[in-house]
Amino acid sequence: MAAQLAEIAAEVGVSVPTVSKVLNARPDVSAATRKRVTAALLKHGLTIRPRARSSTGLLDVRIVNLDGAWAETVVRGAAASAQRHGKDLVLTVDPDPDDCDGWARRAMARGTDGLVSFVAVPSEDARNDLADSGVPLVVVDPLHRAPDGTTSISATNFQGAFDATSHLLSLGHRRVAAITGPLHQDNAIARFAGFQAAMLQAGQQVDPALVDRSGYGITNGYDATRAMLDGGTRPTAIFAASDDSALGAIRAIREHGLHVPEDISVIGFDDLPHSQWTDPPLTTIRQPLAQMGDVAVELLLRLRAGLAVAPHTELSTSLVVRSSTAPPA
Amino acid sequence: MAAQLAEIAAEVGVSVPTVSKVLNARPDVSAATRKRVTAALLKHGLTIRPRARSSTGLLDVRIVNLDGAWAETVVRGAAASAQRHGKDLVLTVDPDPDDCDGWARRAMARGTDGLVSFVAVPSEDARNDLADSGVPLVVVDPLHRAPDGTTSISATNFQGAFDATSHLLSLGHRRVAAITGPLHQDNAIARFAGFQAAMLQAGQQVDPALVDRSGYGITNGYDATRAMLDGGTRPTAIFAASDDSALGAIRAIREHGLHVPEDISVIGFDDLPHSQWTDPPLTTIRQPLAQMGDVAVELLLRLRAGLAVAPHTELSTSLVVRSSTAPPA
DNA sequence: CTGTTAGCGCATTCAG
DNA sequence: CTGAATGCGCTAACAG
Repeated sequence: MAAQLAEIAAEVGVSVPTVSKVLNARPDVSAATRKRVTAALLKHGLTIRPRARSSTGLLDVRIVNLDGAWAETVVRGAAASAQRHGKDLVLTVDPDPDDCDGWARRAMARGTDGLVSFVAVPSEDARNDLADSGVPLVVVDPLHRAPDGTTSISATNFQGAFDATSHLLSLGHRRVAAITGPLHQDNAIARFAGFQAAMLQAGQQVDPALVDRSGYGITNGYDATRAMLDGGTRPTAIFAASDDSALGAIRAIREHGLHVPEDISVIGFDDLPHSQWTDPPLTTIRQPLAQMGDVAVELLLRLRAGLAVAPHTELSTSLVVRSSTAPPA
Repeated sequence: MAAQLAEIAAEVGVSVPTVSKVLNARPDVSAATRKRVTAALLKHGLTIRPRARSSTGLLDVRIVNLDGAWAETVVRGAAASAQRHGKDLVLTVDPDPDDCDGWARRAMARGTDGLVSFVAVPSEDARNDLADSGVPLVVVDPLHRAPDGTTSISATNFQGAFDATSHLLSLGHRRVAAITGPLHQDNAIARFAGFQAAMLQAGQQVDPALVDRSGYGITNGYDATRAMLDGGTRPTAIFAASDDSALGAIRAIREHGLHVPEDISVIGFDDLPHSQWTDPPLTTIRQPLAQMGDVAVELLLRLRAGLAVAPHTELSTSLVVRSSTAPPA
């Protein structure tokens, strides 16, 4: 298998030094040429060597504008982990949700040691460029199932939602509403599926009038709950797929002259830092947010070191019972 | 004098791009060639341009572990501003509150374009090193009055606290408690001074039993308020120097069987994103947090460009009246 | 003699 | 359309 660089060079139609550059992941090779040479190298059983020398000590993290305390907490965990490993985090709060590729390319050009992308998954072209350059990538809570060859991490969204719903059902609730997240995202889909599975298993119907699919925001929860209360079919409990939407739901219930949890129970999802201080303290599903950031960085460094990692990691959620849930009246 | 690069290139016997590279101090020219080209350039009255590209495009930001939503919101503003200017933010969440100097040195070694330090002020030695290297520094909400030659930014803490207290007084409150921040910090001192000034101006005594100096945290507000309610002297209103401590105060009041604002009014300070969603919605003093981050970056870039900037910038706070304050019973 | 690194010029892009 | 700036692949010199 000890193929000569000259052989490959001739095959692809470039010079020997160019093949050497690609083999060592040096920057001054165009994406097109790199691609062709990489293919030939692989065919001959040679693999791209990770950049031994120039480590900039920089890890790039991208979040999109819209996120709230969720992203901040994960970043905090990632920052602590990076600190431990002597790395610094370059944080990009991207105003353009669709410019994940541009971000990746800029970071690559600067010589980043690795990329952590929140939710967004770079395009196949961009991922290939990253792989060719030996720059590792980890996606946190991917919008869509991460494609083969991508490393990703999330919480057990299905199980968490299942546990939340089971908690309500075990208290005796039967008319349970759901305020899902945006159902074009995998995590929201998984939570909704968990809700439905628990209801099904308990032999309960899901009333379409008691399902809102708008989003994770406070106002989503508020508006959804108002609509349900104004409609004829009042639920005795609400599964909100985020702490924020739970907060909005509680507000709407109060404004309607009802009490939580006496009239309606509410359970959230996330366990944000402030959620134990809401009124009433929120029963919710805890995601290990800081740990997700921490592990994302660990995975990145393992990838960079050429170690094997699982393609997808799921961290366990847990039920945190506080005072916003109770048996129905 | 308008000598063409082509002319010089021919004279020295190199290509036009090579002359261009020397003129712009690019690295990929040999010492020998550079010398000959430089001589020819000077003969034609052209001078080597200073490395405009000695910029890494990186701005370093340091926050300490302890901060909550406050720091996150300021960082968000800074990130947006950096984005607009094509810079990236290197975020360091430092577990060691006293290692500001070490952070500054590491960032300098990496070739940062500028430093934004939250609260902490680097030592005089470190500041001199920065000045010598031409690396600008902006301190956000300095712990102590920033020394000469340092650029800093904060909100109008005194005026904000004065306004908050005046609001309570104008509602008719006389027994007003204060939960100050940690009084070793300038911002907490200024807020406490604003409180005292407003009380003095209204001819009101400040009861030492109604002043707590523990800190800005939720539990600080909670513990302080419990102590006051358990003591003999119940206030009719509380000025909390942060939204978090206000939140803790409200919780303590509720647990004591009293109501906000019917029995006791509470006003906060910050206007964090969640404060409009507390129960009741919190009356507070808004700090333009995102704008502080934004302006910090603007100042940094102006300093870097050699433009004059004010040594200290104060951004205006404003009173936001919601539902946690009302006239006394 | 194989693989790596430096540095130059071609071709292309960019600015006026 | 012209002069300048840059990306990138080559040759050449070098190292093991």
